Amino acid sequence: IALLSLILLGLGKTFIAAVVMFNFYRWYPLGKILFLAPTKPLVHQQIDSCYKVTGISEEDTVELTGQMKAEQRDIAWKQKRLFFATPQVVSNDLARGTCDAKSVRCVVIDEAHKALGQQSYCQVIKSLNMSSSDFRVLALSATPGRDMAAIQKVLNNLRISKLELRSENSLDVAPYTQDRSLETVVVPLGERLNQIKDKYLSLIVIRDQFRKNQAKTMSKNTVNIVESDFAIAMTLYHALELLCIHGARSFATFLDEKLNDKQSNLLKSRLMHNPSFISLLDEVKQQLMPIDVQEQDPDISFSVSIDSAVILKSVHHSRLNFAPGSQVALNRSEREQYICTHPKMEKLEQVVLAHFQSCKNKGVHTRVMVFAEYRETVVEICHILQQYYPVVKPMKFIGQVRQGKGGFSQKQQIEVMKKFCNGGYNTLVSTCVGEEGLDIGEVDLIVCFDSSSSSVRTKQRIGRTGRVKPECIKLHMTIKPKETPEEQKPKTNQDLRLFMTKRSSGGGSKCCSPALPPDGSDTGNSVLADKAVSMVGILVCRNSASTLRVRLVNGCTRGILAKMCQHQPVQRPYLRRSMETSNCYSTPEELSEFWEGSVPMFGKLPHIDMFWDRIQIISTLSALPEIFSTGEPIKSQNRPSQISAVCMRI
DNA sequence: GCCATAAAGGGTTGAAAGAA
DNA sequence: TTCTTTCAACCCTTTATGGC
Repeated sequence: IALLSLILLGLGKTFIAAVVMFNFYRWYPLGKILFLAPTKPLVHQQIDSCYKVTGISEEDTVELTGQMKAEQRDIAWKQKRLFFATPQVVSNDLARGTCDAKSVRCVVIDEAHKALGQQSYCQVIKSLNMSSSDFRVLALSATPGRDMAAIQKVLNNLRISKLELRSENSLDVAPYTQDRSLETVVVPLGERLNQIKDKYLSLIVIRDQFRKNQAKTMSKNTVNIVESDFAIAMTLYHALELLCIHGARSFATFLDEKLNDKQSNLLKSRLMHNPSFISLLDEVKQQLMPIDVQEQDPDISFSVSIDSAVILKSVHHSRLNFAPGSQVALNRSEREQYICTHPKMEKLEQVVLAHFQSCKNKGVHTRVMVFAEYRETVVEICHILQQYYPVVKPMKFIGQVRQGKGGFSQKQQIEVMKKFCNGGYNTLVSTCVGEEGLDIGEVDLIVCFDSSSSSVRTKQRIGRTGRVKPECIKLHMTIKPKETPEEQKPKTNQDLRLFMTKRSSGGGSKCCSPALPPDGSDTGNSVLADKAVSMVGILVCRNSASTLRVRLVNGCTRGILAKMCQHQPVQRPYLRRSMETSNCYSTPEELSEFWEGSVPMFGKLPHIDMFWDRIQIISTLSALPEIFSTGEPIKSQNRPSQISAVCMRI
């Protein structure tokens, strides 16, 4: 019914999608084929690829995004056959009834790992399933999820029945992959940042000690004040992290914003009355070169001020003909104009310049991508690298508007991407917006300026290179040894690989989604029931969050069981939040049905014995795959957004 | 084109629940 | 009683849609 294809980045997901769509286009002359991608640039990109690969008539294809008016889309749904669209649009049009679900024969889903929660991908598949089962799904992703639970959710949401996995080690793929090397550069924090860090940390430590010694003797009012201090401490800790990982500029800007935030009155009043804090912040801010996040206009190759240009010019002369082995860092007076707020910046300069120098010596054209988490870091890196124009032609690549702060519209993003591909820029400095999907051509050096904690993000970043040329390099910059995601979570990665291999090795007979009936089963529950026999004893319980929970009887929740059997009223309601904001929670009607008409009072649990003979398992929907796929007890309580009560009779 | 809104992802913490 | 796990509330990022 549905296939999830997990393919190494750069191995031709686009090509596969185009060929599959072309086949369905030929096989079903009256059928409709959908290609869904999470962003408009990706949708646009796929159309171009499809034309190039298959030569499908442009008359039959259309690009559908929210930019096209609903009336125009209605006409397109009637006249066209191939639809390249964002999932939100398709979801909306299915709901409005203008998209005829029964005529859809194939749905190709790009970046399928996004099919989580209430995302539009899930809504589209759900809507199509309700109207018709006569369509096929091809889901494509190089990074299906951060862990097994996330992957399983994607499989469930897209109703995947078969999985194809190809990695760089797969026999049929290995001959066509390029060598990739990942190098980790460890950059110590440095004296200056360590000083700031130590001073700053001492403020938090002093506060902590104060609480520890005096909290027990405090009045209620005073305790409240202390509690709010904890909230402040969280903010302060976040700032500390910014200082260590992203540098002094992110640190200072974050705190500056907090101090000017109308909602952070408490924080403001506390910090503003702390002379040590104010003097430290002033000290840091004085050391920073003012940069304007808004200044760069993608329509202008380089919008540097005249003053800057003069400095740049002098720098260029010393840089343009640098000899092998020459010092690449700026001298002291030059650096004062471009003070680096983190030692990694200096290392970045060296790495990028050395790369361009090496390529210049070889006489080859090269391009570089630098990834950073925050926009400010991106802007700062651009400023640092702009000194070396035209050897380095940097451009920032960021997402759309944020509250009160400018960004690049998607039109501007496409513009920047084109210029990068055409050679207008040779270095792209990007936030996570540049991580997914976009075909940026040949890039020989990837620098991950900060350590992304998400393995999906890291893979996407690394996947931006090594598509065409061999011997490409990826650099992972970190302040601590062993901080690469590969080193951090080796077991997790192995588990994921095993999990996916198990799923894919079952061929077509293996049912990945529990929503689909297993082969040879009349009800779809028998296979699950076999496994469930050894698990009788699962019971419903609750915790502080007052949501339905599942636990094994053995070794846990004895107290809860005792309470339920004694009809003890439970202090908190089932549903923590009201229904108006989310459909993730069980509605009163669903609960009523769940308890077969015995409407549970808020604050009470029904007697478990009333149902024990009929109900063996009461689970959250997302927990079931974990039970039945691994046989392991449920390790964790599920998040409330995933709560969906399911009753299985066996 | 701008802005508000809602959705998704990632992370952290302390508090509270539960296990040992 | 102590330790571990989970969760709400914050932090941050991104996107698309729809109204003006």
